[in-house]
Amino acid sequence: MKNSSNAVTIRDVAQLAGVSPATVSKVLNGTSYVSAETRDRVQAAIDKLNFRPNTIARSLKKSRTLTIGLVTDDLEGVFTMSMMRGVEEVASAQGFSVFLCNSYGQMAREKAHLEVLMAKQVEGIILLSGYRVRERGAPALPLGEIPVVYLYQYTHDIHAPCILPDDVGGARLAVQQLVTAGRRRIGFINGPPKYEATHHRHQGYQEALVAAGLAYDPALVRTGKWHEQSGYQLTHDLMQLPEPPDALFCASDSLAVGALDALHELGRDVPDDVALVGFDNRHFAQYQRPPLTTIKLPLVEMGRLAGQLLLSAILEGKSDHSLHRIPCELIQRQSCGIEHPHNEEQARVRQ
Amino acid sequence: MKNSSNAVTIRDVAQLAGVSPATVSKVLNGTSYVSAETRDRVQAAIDKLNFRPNTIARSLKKSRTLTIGLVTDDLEGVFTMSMMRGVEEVASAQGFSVFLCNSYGQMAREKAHLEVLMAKQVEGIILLSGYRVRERGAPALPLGEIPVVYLYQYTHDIHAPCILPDDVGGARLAVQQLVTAGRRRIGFINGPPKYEATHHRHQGYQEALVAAGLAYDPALVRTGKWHEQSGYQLTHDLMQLPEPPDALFCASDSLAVGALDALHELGRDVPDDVALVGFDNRHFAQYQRPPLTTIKLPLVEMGRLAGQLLLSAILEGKSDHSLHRIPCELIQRQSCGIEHPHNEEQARVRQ
DNA sequence: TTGAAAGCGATACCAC
DNA sequence: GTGGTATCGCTTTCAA
Repeated sequence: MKNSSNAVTIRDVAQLAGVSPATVSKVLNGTSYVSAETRDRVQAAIDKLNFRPNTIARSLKKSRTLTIGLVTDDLEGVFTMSMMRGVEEVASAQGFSVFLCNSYGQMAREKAHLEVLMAKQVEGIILLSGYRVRERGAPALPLGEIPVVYLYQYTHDIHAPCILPDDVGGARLAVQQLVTAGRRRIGFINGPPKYEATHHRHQGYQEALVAAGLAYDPALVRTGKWHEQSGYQLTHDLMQLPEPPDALFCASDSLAVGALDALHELGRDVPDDVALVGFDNRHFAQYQRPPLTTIKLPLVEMGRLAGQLLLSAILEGKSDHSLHRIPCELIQRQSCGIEHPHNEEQARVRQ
Repeated sequence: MKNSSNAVTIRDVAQLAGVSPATVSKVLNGTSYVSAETRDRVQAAIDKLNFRPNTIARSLKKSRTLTIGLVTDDLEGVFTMSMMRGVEEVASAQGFSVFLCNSYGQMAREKAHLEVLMAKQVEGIILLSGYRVRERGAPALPLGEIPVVYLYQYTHDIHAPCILPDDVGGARLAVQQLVTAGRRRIGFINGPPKYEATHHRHQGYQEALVAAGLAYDPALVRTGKWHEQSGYQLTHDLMQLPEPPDALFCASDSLAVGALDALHELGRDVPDDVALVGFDNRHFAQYQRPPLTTIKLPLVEMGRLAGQLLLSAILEGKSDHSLHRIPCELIQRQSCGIEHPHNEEQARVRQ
């Protein structure tokens, strides 16, 4: 059975151009001198037949698929797409394309996908988590010699680079901003302890307080889920304190939205009574009332680095198994109580 | 250069098992009788060497890649992932795998991706939009004979099946629910007119009113963007009417969240003063105060149908270029003012 | 400067 | 039942 979508092969081109397949291959790959004249004749034949070289055959011969696999566990896909964008950017610049699979968090599916990816001879694999950062085990399938990068998650089980946001620095940025806004009692609404990000953001919170000469008061810290409801409840909780906070740092934008809701209900003005900073820079943050100041996760940058590390492992055999922390960025909006954002030189955390 | 990740070939297996490559191929594909004894010996060799057949070589020989391409334009990825899940479900059941690419809405990227997909000899392509339904033109690249399905968008430019949610029916469901809750002045907050979904949801709104014997009053209808801010403003707008609505149907959950915000601000109880129904069943809907009744987009089902249509085109040559509308589902929560959701038999709209 | 021919790894036809 | 062998489409020495 002929390939229906593109039956024209290098032989057809060769025949039409009156040369051998070898010559056609040479003009295709620029791999050997071909006289300008024959080159033109071949090119004309290629154009006329609308010939597209069969990647499958080429891959088989060259043992190069120019393909990398991306396995995510992200049900919603919110974070995945941004990171994939970064990966694709550097991959396509090198002629590689990216194969995305979703394990939906199930190891069995991850294994099945890795199986397929290996069978399809991808040249490298990025294991990506769309969840908030946490540690994970080895790949569901032994990957042999093939380069692997962990993106938005980390592992101690295998030697592979891990790429993470600098959550500590991000949290520090957030709290610094609230300090700059003149706040002194800064509450912290955090996510579930089982996420690494939770601990790092807590650490950044503490560090920034200390750096500002403020006392760390555990009474101002609450832990819950990541979602709106949790933010709502914990804010009510904090605001009932004898000395309620004059600012709130929320470890996710969803939490911050819940907090906003509670503060509105309590009749507290944001940012005048209580300033607010979120985390993640989700799409909806800009549409809150007031628009939410938040910490942007460097998702695209993380994806880029993942792509770079993977490609340099594939192309140059460079191995790396260090932990990379990418700086977060403050997105200045109105909820934090600072009037004139110095957009030109937006604060950034370094390493 | 040998393939580093999996240097073991069918010949190695054959040698170890003391048979010919042809025999190994037969046990691999179950394509001819092989005695139980040799079959076991071969299997043992396969296991021992951890042999995985090279898909590339197989594809070349069989002109079958068992791969389909999915090209989305969805920046956020929220809807894409759910639809892809449905596609993958039916694809993997038939041994196919799915290659996801993102054009980020740029035709140039779409073209580049289609180019790669064609070169990789995918057997079919799904053009998916993560945006809300609207018409689109032909693929950025002529796809020749290869089967195509439009998912969550439609086209009149080429002969291909289109799969869409039944927005009219979904809207009808929403309004019916509000009618059932005893509401008589039902406002409608809609999205931008450039989306097809906007018109269909408007139509469903009207139909349900008429069916309930209620007058359609254009004064109760507002059009804006899809986001929270728009919902907030338009709700304020509607509530200033001399006779404000006692219920609001919002064409997206984001709009509904903005509406909720405005209603809280106005001191109107939801659902007692104003009942509320959203659309999309976004993740955050369940965490609103009160939890948001909404219309679930049948994303996974849409993906499944897309997969089925594509596979039957690939496998059985069945061609189809009809428009498929998949029923939406009412997700009963507290914002609509009906106390005891009859979960057992949740309302569904048909065709 | 061009071409003949071997081979990438697997499949499948046709003998035995 | 099992095995030799041509072949899928392309690349790549090596000779001419």
